Amino acid sequence: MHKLLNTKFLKQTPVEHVAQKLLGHHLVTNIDGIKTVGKIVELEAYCGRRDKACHAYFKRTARNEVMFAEGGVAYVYLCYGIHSLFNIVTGALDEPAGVLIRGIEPIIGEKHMLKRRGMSTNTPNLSNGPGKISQALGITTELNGELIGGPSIWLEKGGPVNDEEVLVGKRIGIDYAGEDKNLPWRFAIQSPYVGHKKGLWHR
DNA sequence: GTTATGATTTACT
DNA sequence: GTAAATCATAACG
Repeated sequence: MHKLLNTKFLKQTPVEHVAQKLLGHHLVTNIDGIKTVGKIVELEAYCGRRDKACHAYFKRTARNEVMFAEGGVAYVYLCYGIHSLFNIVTGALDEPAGVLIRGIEPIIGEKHMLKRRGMSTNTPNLSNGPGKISQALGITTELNGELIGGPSIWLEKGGPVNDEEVLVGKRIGIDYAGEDKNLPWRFAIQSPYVGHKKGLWHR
């Protein structure tokens, strides 16, 4: 229990394989002296080389720079100016790939998550979206490039997940990616914190 | 219950 | 100038 996931795990390829294995593990943040833990229940894989949906597909920019780093660092990206999206970089150096965390289940520090989100009751609304989990866990762009396994953020080994529990779906909101938008690189496990439309998921 | 639209920062296909 | 890996809100059935 409470076994840390080593960063070698994150350097494996392909990214969609790592992504699937990350399901069920625990994401831990320790920010401002507050420790919060959430179980990863929904995520998407991005691979810059073959995936047009990835920001790093075409060109390396200051914004994407972190994604070219070695697997095991955090890539925090401000989306639409108000939402911090949290990604885990995977793969080798100069191999842009990452996993976007889309949903978690609160495990420890639920009260703090509620407070950060300005909520009083725990509903799936707490952490069923990428921007929300960042806010709930206290993740900001200041964590961009931070080593996962460092003092502020790390992963702990969670319970095993049966393959039968893993849901697969298409990614959304990336119409510009052309054919790649149909890649089944979105993974989740059954949880009230995975909502969205019916029919999207399949096993 | 669902579907449509605005907000707001960053980068450039 | 346009588009984006989103969320909250409003309107509808």
